[in-house]
Amino acid sequence: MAIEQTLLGLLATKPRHGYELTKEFMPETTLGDIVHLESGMLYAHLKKLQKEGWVESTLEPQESRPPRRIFSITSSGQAELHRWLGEPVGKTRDIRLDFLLKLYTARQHKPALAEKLVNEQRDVCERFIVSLREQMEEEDDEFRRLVIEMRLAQNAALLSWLRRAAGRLTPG
Amino acid sequence: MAIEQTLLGLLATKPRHGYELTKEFMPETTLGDIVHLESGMLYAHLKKLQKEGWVESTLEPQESRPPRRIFSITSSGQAELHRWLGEPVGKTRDIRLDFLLKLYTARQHKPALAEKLVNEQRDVCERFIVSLREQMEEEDDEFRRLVIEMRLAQNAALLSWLRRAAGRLTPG
DNA sequence: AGGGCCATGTAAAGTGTTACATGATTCT
DNA sequence: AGAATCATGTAACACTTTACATGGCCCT
Repeated sequence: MAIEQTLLGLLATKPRHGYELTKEFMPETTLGDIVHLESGMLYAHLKKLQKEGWVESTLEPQESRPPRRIFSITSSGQAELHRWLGEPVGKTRDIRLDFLLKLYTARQHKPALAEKLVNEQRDVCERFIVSLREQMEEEDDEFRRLVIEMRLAQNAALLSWLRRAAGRLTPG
Repeated sequence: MAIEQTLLGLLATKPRHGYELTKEFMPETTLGDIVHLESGMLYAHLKKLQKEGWVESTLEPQESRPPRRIFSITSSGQAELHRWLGEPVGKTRDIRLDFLLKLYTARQHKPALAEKLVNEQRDVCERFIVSLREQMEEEDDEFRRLVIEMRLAQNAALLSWLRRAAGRLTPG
């Protein structure tokens, strides 16, 4: 699940508690406009990250407030984060969520990684277009041609977007 | 779930048993290339359709074969099918699966309905593009502009596909 | 004898969605 | 006084995916 690696990416910058992380996913924020995340689910994800050994947590007591549970990334979590950031997504439908989350995370962390990611995704997209064109040549049925045409149209649009995006990934 | 209405659409032509329906979703078939459906899930869907009152079933004994359970659509199932076929999908990401299944089903049943569906989906798409352009004008952040540009690119591609598809929906 | 077809399902595990539960504090 | 913020979670339900379970027939 891409949301979990995105959380790892946020924790890689500095340790935080759950409530602080919910703010990154509120409406009108960059992440919040890409993916909707209820606070209940956030805590569930953090629990799972801990179970995987990718984060660890300590309780921080406060005066006149409930204690905070501060999460920090482990070295195994760092490894997982870099594995995730290093590979493009396989399926076109994952571009909308997974790829954008990868790109956001990579860009915050290391813009060069974001650019590498865009280039690799562009290669995946190009290869898929080639295979769609081959399918198209062998296809006679009109409805099946329409389906392939739709995929071609979507992937061509994504490809030209990826090309335009490549040079525009240096944060603020 | 769109698969269930697609099953209703198949049963609207004539009653069938589960195993017969699995063949419609095998690899290399039109439906099978749009959505992957394990036979286990198919039986689960049929059970759910019956629970909803959209289909009913009778057992048909056979000599030297396990009995077949024949499913047929009810009038309430017909109503549900037409409701589903009558409305375009709301979200762009649902075009790949839900909309294609609607289109396939509508086209088998009544090509004029398929054409109406394409036209309504085109309107939805056009309105969404207008709203994306408005968002784009108010946006300064470079990454958020990239996200909006991606959505614009995808929806523009879909729109032109929908326009091309409109006249090509009469089955073989 | 072995593989594939006919024909039905269940079971387990994971994922996601929605809503609720708690309770003090600070702002208007 | 009431609303929003701080801060944590649980519980119930729905849905998906994957694998397994059963067992005879037909063809080579």
